Amino acid sequence: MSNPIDPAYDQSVSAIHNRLFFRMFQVGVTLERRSTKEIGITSVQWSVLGALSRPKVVEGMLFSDLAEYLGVSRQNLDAVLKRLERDDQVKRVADTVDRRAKRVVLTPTGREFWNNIQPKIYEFYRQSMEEFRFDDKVAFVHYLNRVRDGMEKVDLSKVGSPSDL
Amino acid sequence: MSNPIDPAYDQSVSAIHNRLFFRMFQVGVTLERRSTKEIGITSVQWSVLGALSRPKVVEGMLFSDLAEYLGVSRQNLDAVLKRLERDDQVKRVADTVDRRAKRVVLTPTGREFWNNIQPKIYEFYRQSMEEFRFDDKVAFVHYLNRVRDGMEKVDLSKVGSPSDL
DNA sequence: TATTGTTATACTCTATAACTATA
DNA sequence: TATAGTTATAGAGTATAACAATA
Repeated sequence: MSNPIDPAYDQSVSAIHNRLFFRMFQVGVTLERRSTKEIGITSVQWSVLGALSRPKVVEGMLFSDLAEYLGVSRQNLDAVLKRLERDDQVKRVADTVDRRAKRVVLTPTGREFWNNIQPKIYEFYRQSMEEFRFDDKVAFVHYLNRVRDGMEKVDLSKVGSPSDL
Repeated sequence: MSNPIDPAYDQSVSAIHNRLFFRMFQVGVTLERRSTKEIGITSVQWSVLGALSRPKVVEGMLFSDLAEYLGVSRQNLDAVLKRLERDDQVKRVADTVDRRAKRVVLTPTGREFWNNIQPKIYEFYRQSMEEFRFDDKVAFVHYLNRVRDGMEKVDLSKVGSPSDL
């Protein structure tokens, strides 16, 4: 994709990359700050409750599947779940098949809480996306998927200090 | 934009919104996790150094301007800067005009560190964006700007609990 | 009186290593 | 031996309120 005979092209690519990643950072920070403020829970908690509230997981999710789904480590998910358990939003139950495994499920309190904040979430989304047409939303989702996959695959083990280049 | 006589349309909008915000969350988490691992600094530190390394701010940035530029609170920027000062990457100097104000500048160590990690950052960006054409990158930046502006403007003060609706 | 930056405090999230119980 | 989950610990980021110095 790059054009080795046009240094100006490389410069404009670098410039757009800088802007792009700075904006991704800002969107992450803003999402965290605004959702915590307006909805009342952190974005990690919100994504856990959202994952567990889906119709297809009424019986809960395996701890390890949930960690992978959210993209967080087992240890950190454990910490997040401890706080949600303290607030009686989720609970862990032993899996009947694999006795090592645990299933994470919403408590009735957690489900009620989730239902109660739906109007706020709906409005948060609606107001945030007011300037998007439907097609733009679809394209945006694809871009987000693509860059996430891209970042997961990054391997810099062959990139050393500048003197190596 | 919404169509009040077609509930199926509203459902598909809700579905895409759910997907969209979950993906934004995942991209934020992934950016934080992967950049910390591969580059060696957190995304907040990286954005501070990036902001201060721009040619137009060789004389540093006002503390308050930096906080606004990054979208973080003054108190939290203070904490981030304390860690960067501890590592001798930035320093705060009194402003000559307004004696209340401080300018934040890169130290020589900080500038050298920033220059040294450029190859890694360049490669991180390049590998992450491998599947994007130039035009898609431009469109993606615009989407990110738009949703950030949208989230900043959200006001849920008129949205109560479900019983109010 | 308002603004700039700082301090204090508490909470949340994250990374890493070591551990247990079970497979 | 490998996997699922947990514990322990340290560090980093964030929200809120209160404060001093200067405008």
